[in-house]
Amino acid sequence: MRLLAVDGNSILNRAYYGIRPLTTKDGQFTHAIYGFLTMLEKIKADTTPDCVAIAFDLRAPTFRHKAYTGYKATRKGMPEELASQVEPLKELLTLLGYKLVSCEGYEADDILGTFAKICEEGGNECIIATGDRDSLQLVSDKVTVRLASTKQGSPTATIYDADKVMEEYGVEPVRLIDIKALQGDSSDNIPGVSGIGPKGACDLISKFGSLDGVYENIDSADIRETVRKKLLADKENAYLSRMLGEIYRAVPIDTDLENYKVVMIDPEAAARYMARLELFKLIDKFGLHQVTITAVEDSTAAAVVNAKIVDKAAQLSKGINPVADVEFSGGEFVRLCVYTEDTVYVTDNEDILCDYLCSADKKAYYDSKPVYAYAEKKGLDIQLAEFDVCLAAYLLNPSSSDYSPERLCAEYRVSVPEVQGECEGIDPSFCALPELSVRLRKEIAEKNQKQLLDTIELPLAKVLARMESIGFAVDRQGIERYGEYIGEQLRSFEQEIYDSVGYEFNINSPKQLGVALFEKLGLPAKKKTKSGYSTNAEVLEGLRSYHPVVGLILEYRTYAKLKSTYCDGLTKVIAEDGRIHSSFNQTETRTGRISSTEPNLQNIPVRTDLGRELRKFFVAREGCVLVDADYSQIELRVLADIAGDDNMRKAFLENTDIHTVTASEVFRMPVGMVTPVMRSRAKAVNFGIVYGIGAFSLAKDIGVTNREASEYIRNYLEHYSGVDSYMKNVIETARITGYVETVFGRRRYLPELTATNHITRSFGERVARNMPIQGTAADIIKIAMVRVDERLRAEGMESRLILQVHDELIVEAPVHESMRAAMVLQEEMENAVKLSVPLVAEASMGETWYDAKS
DNA sequence: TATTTCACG
DNA sequence: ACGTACGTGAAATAT
Repeated sequence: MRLLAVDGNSILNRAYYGIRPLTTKDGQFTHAIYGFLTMLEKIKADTTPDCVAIAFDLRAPTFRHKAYTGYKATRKGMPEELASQVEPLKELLTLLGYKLVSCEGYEADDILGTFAKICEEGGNECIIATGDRDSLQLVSDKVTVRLASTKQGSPTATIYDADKVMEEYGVEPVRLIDIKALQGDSSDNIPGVSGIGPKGACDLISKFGSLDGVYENIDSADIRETVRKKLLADKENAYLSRMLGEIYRAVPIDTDLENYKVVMIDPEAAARYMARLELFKLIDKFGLHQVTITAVEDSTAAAVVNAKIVDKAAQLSKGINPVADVEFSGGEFVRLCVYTEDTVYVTDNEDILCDYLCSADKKAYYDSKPVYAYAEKKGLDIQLAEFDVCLAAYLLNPSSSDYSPERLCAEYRVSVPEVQGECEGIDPSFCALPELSVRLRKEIAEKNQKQLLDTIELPLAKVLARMESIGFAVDRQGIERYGEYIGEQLRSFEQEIYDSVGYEFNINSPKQLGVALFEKLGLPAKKKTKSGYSTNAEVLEGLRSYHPVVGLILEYRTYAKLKSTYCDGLTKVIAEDGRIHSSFNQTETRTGRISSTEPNLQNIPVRTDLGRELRKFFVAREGCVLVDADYSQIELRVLADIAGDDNMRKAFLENTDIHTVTASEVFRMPVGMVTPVMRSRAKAVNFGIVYGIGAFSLAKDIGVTNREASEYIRNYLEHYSGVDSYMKNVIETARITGYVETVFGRRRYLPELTATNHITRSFGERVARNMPIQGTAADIIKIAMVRVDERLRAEGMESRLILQVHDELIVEAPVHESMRAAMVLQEEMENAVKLSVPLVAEASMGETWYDAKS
């Protein structure tokens, strides 16, 4: 038999500190649980044990050797975020069929020692999994220790058998206790012999065999006089330490290994518990995803749903709380399912679908955007959805990355019914949609997000679908020619770099580049990443003067990016119609912005001349122009409004240049004396404030000392005192309520604010400062988009919205309508909402995106 | 799959 | 003493 004995506390600690924090949506930290189980599975896979025992200290925190005084000062209790994960972890381990072992008055260590002894006596093999080197003393011919450690950021494990211990320490495993007796261990408050460290202790014990051996030969010529003095002075401590350091091996525990076999009795309960902890990845990892997770709370929905194939659209409009899901594959219609409380009505008939979509009844969809896109393609003008499960779920928690019905059921404690009937391939979790929609509507109402959903998100979905379906015309040949030119330059840079470094290597590989720069050429490595040297633009910029190749590499990077991401990337996604149809995702960002994928049209280069050239290939179709309008300083205007800062409001009301005004305050001088450098620094401060600023980062950004940066910020907050109090206030409020919100009630939950880890907490605080600003700006442009789309149609125009880039809207307009389109854009953007400061949008137009941007 | 880098607001 | 600005997505290499 092979027993795996796990030091639960030690592994839990490694898991907690080793992986980034993770919480459920109501703020329960779960990453240590997740990490523990991941590590445990890995260990099991590596060691294939017959049985597993997981030892835990009984109290957390526990203190080693209470008899020895002075422990309090050095052993701190575990942080609350870890402590709160201990009980759930134990519960989950038990549900998974593991046997947990604890014993009053003994530590996990002692329990492991006892298992080691049991195995030795019974002729069984014992593998100890821990992160604590103390356990190495237990190694024998029957016992190995699998020591977990972190090497360069990635977890590794070293297997220690007797030979390995001998090799590393030069003594037999049991003698490690003697070494520790001499060297001591401050973290465990083992005093040892003062003045003797690991090296000295190791030498002495390997020479004399044991602690007794050392003192028996205390007069030996092999011991230097200074060492002898130390040894004699602390002899008592040495023996006390030996006693303290020896792992106790006779803890009263169940010694029958048969009782440690892992048997999961109730997989459903385990899966349910994981779902409650929102650890959905674990459900997959343990192969529990097929396990039906039944209700945790009682629900009114039927436990059985009948699947019915229909032959008339009229039949689809029956039942209680219907939610429709239209399935597509590659844009082609596959199947329509209308889920109701007791029946799901199914059809794969496209005519029935169209009849249904065009009928006048109010409809709730699981995901409405693809339905609008389909309708757009078919030339149908369908009415707005009355409800959308994905959008509602997103508003309730924008931090989630998965809005599948399966996951929503777990999150909102809705039971998944059973499916029966004539139709195959119905996902049971979708049958919970009617009940889910009821829950979500209720929560939306309770959180006062109904208006946000109804007037912004639901209509926006339709606008986005249209934007996707219209697309952005591009000049394919233009991009290709540009790509060829970039490619030529790239090859020439490549050659120059090889010549300069002296050998060929992959310049795209940060690893190989690091070797070339910092080892071959011997440039000073400044920053390091987890896996090696950092070679990002900022580092390289600082190395420019050391070697001409650095500049070449920066150029190479610029060109390589343009070629691969933009030239090659964009040509790949040009559709048959010569246009690029990006996808706009409405449930992706945590702040309420939309995102753009396949391709991302929200990051087309503009900041450099060379990159900006690309925008010349984004064109208006024949007979049209592009009308482009962007908000001026929308985030700062939003800040001025929500912070209620009179000075900042005044600056905007008087339509002054905000960065110049800020500069005059930050640098304490009249507006007329502000230089361009000062203005640009003030601009950085303005940005920094919106991002939740720290002096360090500001200093780095604008290249001034920390001290100067602090002073800028101090002056800033002194003048904009409303901003100062808002920033303090928003964090305080968020700590109490657990979330921040925009002017329109869009929320983001911030469990990070309760963290004791200051890095995590600081992050939460910056987000608390930033999200209401970025989010409100996102709300505003969304409102503008809905209104622009509405008005263009209401006025019978052919102009169409084709792109949004956070504070910028682009309309493709027939030339004869272009002036009107520009007016519509500007008006709707500026009047989207009424704030206590004016919103300003500037429109301009041109044949290409390059020309249309003012 | 994770990491690094870099494009945008 | 920590480690350093908010929000995204894509491509390449490394694991």
